[in-house]
Amino acid sequence: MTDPARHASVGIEANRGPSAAGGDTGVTEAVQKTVRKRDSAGTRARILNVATREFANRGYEGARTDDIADRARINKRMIYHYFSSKELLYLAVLEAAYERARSAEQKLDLDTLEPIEALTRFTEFTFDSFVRDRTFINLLATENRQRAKVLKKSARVNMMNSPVIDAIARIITRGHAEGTIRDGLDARQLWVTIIGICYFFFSNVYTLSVIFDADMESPEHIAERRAHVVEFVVRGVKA
Amino acid sequence: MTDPARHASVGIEANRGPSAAGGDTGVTEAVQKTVRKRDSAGTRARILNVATREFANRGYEGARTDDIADRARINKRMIYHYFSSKELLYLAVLEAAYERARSAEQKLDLDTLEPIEALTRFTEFTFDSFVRDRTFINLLATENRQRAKVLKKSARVNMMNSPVIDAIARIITRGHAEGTIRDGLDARQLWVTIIGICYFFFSNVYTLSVIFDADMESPEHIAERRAHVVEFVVRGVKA
Amino acid sequence: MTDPARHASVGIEANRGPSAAGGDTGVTEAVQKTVRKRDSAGTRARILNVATREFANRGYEGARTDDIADRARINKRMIYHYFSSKELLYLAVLEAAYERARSAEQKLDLDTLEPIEALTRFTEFTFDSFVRDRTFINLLATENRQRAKVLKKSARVNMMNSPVIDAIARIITRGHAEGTIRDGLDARQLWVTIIGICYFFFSNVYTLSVIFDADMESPEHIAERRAHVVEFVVRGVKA
Amino acid sequence: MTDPARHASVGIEANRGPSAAGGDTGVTEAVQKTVRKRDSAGTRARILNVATREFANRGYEGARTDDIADRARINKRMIYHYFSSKELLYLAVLEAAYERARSAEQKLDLDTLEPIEALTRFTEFTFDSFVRDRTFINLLATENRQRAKVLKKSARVNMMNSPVIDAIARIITRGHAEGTIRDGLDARQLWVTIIGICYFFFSNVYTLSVIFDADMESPEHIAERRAHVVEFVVRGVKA
DNA sequence: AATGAATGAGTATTCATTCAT
DNA sequence: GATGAATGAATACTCATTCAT
Repeated sequence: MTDPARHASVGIEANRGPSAAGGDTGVTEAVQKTVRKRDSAGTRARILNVATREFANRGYEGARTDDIADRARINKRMIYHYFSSKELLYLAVLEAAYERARSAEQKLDLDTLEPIEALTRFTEFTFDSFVRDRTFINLLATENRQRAKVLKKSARVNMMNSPVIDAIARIITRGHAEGTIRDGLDARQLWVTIIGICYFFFSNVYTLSVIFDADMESPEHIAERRAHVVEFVVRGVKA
Repeated sequence: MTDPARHASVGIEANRGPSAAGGDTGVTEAVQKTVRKRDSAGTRARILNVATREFANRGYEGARTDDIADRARINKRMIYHYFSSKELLYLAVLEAAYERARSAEQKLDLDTLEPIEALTRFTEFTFDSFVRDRTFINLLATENRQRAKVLKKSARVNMMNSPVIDAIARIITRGHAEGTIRDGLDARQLWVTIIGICYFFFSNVYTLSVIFDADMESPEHIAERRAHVVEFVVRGVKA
Repeated sequence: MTDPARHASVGIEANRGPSAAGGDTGVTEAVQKTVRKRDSAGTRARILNVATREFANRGYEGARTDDIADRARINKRMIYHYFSSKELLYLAVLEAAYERARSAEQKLDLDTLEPIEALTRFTEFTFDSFVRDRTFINLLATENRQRAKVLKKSARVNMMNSPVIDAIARIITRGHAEGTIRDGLDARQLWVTIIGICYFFFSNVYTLSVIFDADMESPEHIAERRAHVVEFVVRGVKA
Repeated sequence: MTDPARHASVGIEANRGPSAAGGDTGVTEAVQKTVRKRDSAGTRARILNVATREFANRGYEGARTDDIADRARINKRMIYHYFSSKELLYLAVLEAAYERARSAEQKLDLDTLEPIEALTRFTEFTFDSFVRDRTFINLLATENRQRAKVLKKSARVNMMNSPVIDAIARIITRGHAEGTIRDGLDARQLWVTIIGICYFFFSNVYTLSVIFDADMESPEHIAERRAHVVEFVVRGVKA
């Protein structure tokens, strides 16, 4: 609560969040080592980062509060101090993940692009975001398994996704006006479709690798998939 | 081991497997009540049915062997008698699910339809199968969370999906020859795309319901989604 | 109950009992394979052989009735048919082991040897019997851990050891008469001492190997130990 | 972690360890009652004491973690908190037992006695230590039944026994020089022999009692045995 | 703010034994 | 005589959470 420089770094850390498919999030935990003791925001952020990784990799039930405490190098009691319970920690993780996804989407600036190009860009962006980091996919898989039991309790996530859907709606309207985008397209449906085409390959990459007896995570398979997806979406929306 | 009538009923039960999105499978457990005692195949099938439901609804870690035993109305020890361990029981469940999916696909008779019609039919079939039963989706979510750790051990699942992919390849060839299907389509990619477009909506129906603040499982939403998906796929493949 | 040839082989099998320090007893189980079915004595003997091995290698608590049944290639129910319970099976194993030990000792013919030579012979015999087979040592370790709870119930083992002690008493008397054996030796004490000097090395060969960081079961270590033991006993009894 | 008085008492408790042949160790568990709660070293020591008793009396497989927890009046979870697993707890018990045995031997001061007297003293000490407490014998029996599987993992026990063997070596040298001890004695062999002569009577006291139909633990039998053993060892080593 | 000891309900798995054929 | 299915009590170990400092 005293050193502003430290606060700054914490802020960045909190923003970045976990990345990398399933490995280490590469977050700045180690950097904190020297300072510590009575670093409220830092401790909270460190817990949240580690918890994100653990919940994503092991699911809600599989994640262990003990492990989270150990890996965040904090006392287990602190989890309860900052988040009250495992479930509320998990909810904070979910909300942060949605928040990260939304803020990333908003940097896309789709309105400045031609309609087809804008949708291409959005598709590629979605696909590439899953290449970089499957944390969000994993969290959603866990949350849907428990029928959004926890997410339902969130007051913050509701409607968070609308900005990008609004953007897609504007693209459709523009494209329709200029005759490049076909009739009968609903923004929400299109959003679900684009996300879904990208999503399934990554959410199921391990079982697909088994049934196709190949490493679907290899750069070649990913590149092939990416090209197919983009082409398919463009065909699907063209007038 | 002597009464063929009993065997027949068991066979049917074993074939049917669990259905219904997330609730009770309504399988013939109750019917067995009268027979029971020393009904080896029946006991095994009952365990497998209940286990399918439990693993699908609660995930691998969340499923309890105690609950499975109770709900199958067998002694817990029997699980180990027939399946050796929770993991091998789960593997048996996975294999049976793949087997059911494959044998359902094979009844489609896609080769007798016009190419576009055949792909429409396959898309509708895939979509509708998820409407009826999300067991398989849930099992796949669980299995991908653990990086197909268990499925990898299966000697049976490998390449099980090829028949339908071969059928899609034949459709593409036919459509290409007659000029109704576009160039550059790979059967496997198309299979992943069609499954994926259908899949995502159902695998994430609970979180989508929260963020859209609507019951996406309602008949209206499902019908709307179905129409969009079919139209999108047709557009995506047309010449 | 019909083929006398088969019976003969069974008798031999029952006599031989298990051998080899900790490995397979090398008994004739495989030979039985062809005949079988309704071979009462053979089944009983096979159970007893396998049980001896299992109890010796794993202790009373560690031995599994399932394993015994599997390895004897009989139905588990047969154990109860022939022996009533795990405990009574174990008692039968113990009694058979004592019986084997006793009948082996009786072949020594110590009365025909010079006193010192006779005790040397008995010491070597005892030592060598442990080299060949530690089954008896292991059974005794298990039984003493449970304070002879089971052996106490035996009506047969009581005083079984006296023949050899009588023999030792006669040796002492003879040696005393001719002046080769010292005064003050009690046959029973001497018996315990000779057995004990041989026994400890073998009963504790694994922990001794750890604390001496050497394989005490190697031929060299055994030979060195044997020489020391024999020399020590001779010195200990000489006039 | 602040009160040195508590620490001191814990230290003493940890030193004493369990005693008494097979009954209760009578350790200071009751004394702790008043202090308790958040007494880390005390809890650990109490677990170790009770575990020593249980493993000695029931063997590794026979000992129950539940019982150990109950009798140490701690929560079962604490066993895992302090020792990680039943096996590592058992290893800690073994190491502590070896440590106690070694430190007891070192108080013998054999170098100040005449050679024969020193060996007499060592023999009596060994014999008497078994009269007082058969814990170590029981632990060794258990550990040898599992072929020192656990002890092998110890980094501490290796060569722990050398001090006393060195002392015996010095005795032999001295006795040889002054002509009281015979030729050809190896210190390690002699150590095994002396321990062994004492050990067998106690390790097998229950089965010996059955076959001799007498209570070999009675003072008379023990005294008779002690005299025989000492005499035998002296005869065995004399020049 | 931070720590580490302590807890009770639970979790997969095992085991000797009995039942029905 | 022989079989394999079925059982209930238990066994080592785990987990989210709270207490005392």
